[in-house]
Amino acid sequence: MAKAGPGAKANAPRGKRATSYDVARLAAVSQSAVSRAFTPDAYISPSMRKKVLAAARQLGYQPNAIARGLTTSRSRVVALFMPNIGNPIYPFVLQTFSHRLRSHGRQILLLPLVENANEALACMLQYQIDGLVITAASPLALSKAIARKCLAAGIPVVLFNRYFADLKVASVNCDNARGGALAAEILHGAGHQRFAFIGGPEETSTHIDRYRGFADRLRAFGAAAPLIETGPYTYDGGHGAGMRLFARRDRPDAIFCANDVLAIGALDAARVGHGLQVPRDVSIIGFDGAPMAAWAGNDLTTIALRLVAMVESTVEVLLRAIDGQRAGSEPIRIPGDLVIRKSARMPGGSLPAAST
Amino acid sequence: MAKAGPGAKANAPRGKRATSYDVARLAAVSQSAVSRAFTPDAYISPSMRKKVLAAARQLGYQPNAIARGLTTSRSRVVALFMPNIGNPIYPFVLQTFSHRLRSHGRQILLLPLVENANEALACMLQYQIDGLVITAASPLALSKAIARKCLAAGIPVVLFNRYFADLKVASVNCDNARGGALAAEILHGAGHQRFAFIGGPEETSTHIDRYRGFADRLRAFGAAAPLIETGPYTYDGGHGAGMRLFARRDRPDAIFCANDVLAIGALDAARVGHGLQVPRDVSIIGFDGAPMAAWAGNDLTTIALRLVAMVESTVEVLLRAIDGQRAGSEPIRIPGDLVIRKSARMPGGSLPAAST
DNA sequence: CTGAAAGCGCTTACAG
DNA sequence: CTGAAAGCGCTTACAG
Repeated sequence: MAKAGPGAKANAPRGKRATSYDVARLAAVSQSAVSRAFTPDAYISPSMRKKVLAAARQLGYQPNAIARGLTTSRSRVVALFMPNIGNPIYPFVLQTFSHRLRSHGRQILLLPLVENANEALACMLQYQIDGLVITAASPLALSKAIARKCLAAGIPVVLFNRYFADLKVASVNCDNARGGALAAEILHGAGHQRFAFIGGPEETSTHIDRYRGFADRLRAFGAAAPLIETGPYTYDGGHGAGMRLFARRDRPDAIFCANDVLAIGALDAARVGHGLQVPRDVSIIGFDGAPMAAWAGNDLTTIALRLVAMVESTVEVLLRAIDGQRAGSEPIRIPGDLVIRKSARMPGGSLPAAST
Repeated sequence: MAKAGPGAKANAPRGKRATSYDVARLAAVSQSAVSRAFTPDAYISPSMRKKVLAAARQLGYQPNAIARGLTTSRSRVVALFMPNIGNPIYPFVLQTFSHRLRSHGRQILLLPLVENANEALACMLQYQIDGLVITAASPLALSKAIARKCLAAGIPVVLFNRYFADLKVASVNCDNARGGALAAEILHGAGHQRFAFIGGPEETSTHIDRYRGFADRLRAFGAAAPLIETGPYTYDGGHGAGMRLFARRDRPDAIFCANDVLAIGALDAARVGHGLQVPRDVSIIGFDGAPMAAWAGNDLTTIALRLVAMVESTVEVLLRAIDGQRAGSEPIRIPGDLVIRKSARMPGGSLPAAST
């Protein structure tokens, strides 16, 4: 098999691991007993279990999850489709998923950047994945196709901070519309007049809901409709949108951005690109609670996701679905938290200390 | 088994997947033939393979990787231990690993934040992991213990951008010492006098080599030894170190930072914390090539890792080891690339345009 | 509560 | 090149 070159050892020494039979022999019990000793809630006496575990420890025995998977047709592995890991909140999301799933005895298989849904499905089927978490809806068609195929194959799916308007899939979200409304309240309350929204890909639910919450609340205040610029959810997207907005004669004095990376791009477009002072000349509010929003050079007012709560809720919904309970497809919404920094004027408040 | 509440379906419908026997029956061939059709390099005629693949497509058959793993005792899964995903170059590293490994038919299992090496080993053994990539040496003792145990269990290990002085493990690194020397050449050549180094945890090989390259070259120039401040490899670490350095009477006018996040913290300590102009009052050079080094608000001169080349080399070394070839334990070194931006004066160059 | 036995879905010598 | 058969290391009814 291993077409190794000359001098190669045919197979690395893998030290012949102990099996349940080895443990059974040493403990002088049946192999079934060994299996039961490692199965929580199995019918086995405490003394038997103790004896088996002692022998297992002696041999360094670990049950083979592959063999178990073959008989149970459950791998105890959850797949994560996270092509948006470039958004700086996602490394933390990934870590948190990994940690929480582990505490439930689950491992994470990271789905690669597939070209089409069939590749993703093939991977999930081959490895008998128990469930899937999707954290990106972009490109929308791909994420949706993956979700659809998995569901059809009986693999539970939960969406993290996004949902599909026309496909019933369980999801856990930030209350994005509420966050957008909050941004409108602050910016309008601080006396701003010319509003703008910098968004991401227009078909994503985060873009839609954050915009809708913002625009609806502005309308309720009787304010003019916000200007809109969109781009990819990246620094360059925000920077480009900011440059275009600030070049206008009627340049906005208050910008709400669909996420923090966009907002930091817009901040730099204001300060570095156009020599504006923030928030004297323009207030900027982001969304997400990315680590760099807190950096002194940005000092970005933002609406932070409750990431830990969102991950925990996602894991809960997913594990319940894996256990066979139907998951509701109505999006679960968890509020976001306003984090006040120096990039936006606040209602009633004096202008915060300068922070060019 | 599934202790589901009332109303729960005992088991989600998983639609009874087709097996190799089903395909064999439909194609009117033996089950062995089906297996061979899905094995590259197997002894099988083209016509037979074609017949089998047609039947397989008709049934939506995918070979069950779990069952294959049981017979071959190879899972085709590689584990990644990446607790330093908070460093903003690692999301890209993770994506690149995922993509490259997939092109070799391998999947990634993400190792959770384990408490001790035994947990990590248990996970690797249970899932019959073929190999391990470690991207963090902090805490050093943990990474080293994990590597040692895996190697002892016959699981190949490759370190990404770090190595252990006292444990022979294959590794792929940036030429960190060379990068440090390059920073010294630039800062000294630009006419700076009072040098400082902001580092990470002192036992990490990146800290050591980057410092050593920097300090050795400065010494060769006859310059005074650099001040040193260290902290965790984070923005706050760099910011704190910068604040301390700039508060000194003999504050440095040239700082080399062991990575970009540290450098951005130092930049903000200079500009926001101490009202200094960069690079008029102080030049700052980072290391890594993190995305935010390119942001207009930072505009950080840095030494960028060739991440794609490093990942490819790591994958190559690992797969070779999995195939049974002994991997050399001498660190492989790949050069870094100087990326000139505006945070440091350049030798002979005029002072770049202001960029407060 | 325990053990003997079947079976999960593959791969791989072994014959032909 | 192809097929029959053993075996990978478990779990889980089925008897006792």
